[in-house]
Amino acid sequence: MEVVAFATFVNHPSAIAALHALNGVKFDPQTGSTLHIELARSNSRRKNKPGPEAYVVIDKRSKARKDDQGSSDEGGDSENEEQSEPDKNTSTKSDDDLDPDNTERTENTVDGACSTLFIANLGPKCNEAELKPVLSKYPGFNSLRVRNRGAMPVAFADFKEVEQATEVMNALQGSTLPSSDRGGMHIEYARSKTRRR
DNA sequence: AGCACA
Repeated sequence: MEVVAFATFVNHPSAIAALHALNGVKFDPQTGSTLHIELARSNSRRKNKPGPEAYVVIDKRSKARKDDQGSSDEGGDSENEEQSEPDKNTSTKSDDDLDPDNTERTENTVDGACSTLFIANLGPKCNEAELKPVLSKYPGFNSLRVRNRGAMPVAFADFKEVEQATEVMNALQGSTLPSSDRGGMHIEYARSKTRRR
């Protein structure tokens, strides 16, 4: 089954950067599925975004490419289209809108993304020796630190670029290790004090 | 849900 997603970024350059970074990435090692990314047509002309935050809409309908362009409704699929427009406050300025011309804020403004990953839901006996070979296979790998204080271990994996961290997160999200006993590992971007204005 | 080292 295929899934189609629409991702909106703060500005156009950010979307281009994400496109180049993630296009063709093998996100499911099991099946070898790769990401196919292109610019959405309806957005290519937009110059201004309603909100400062990025958002993603996932359309769970399968991408049935069997010449059914005429049929407007797929039977049995109780999916409604909730496309775009998270907020209709085009005229209402949010109080934290302190940077109107933020066209150069292309950096890591996308939802707290950073080059360090926080890895949780590891097995009790998981350690650096087990994790490092897995993570170091991926490009841009910098360092790994496993913290085992008390309950379950958590790990921090740092990569050179945010895009590389993102690829690893997508590739390994939910995957299990030999030591896993509580299901697949849970990976997020690491929190840092210097994020979120 | 669980976020450390510099």
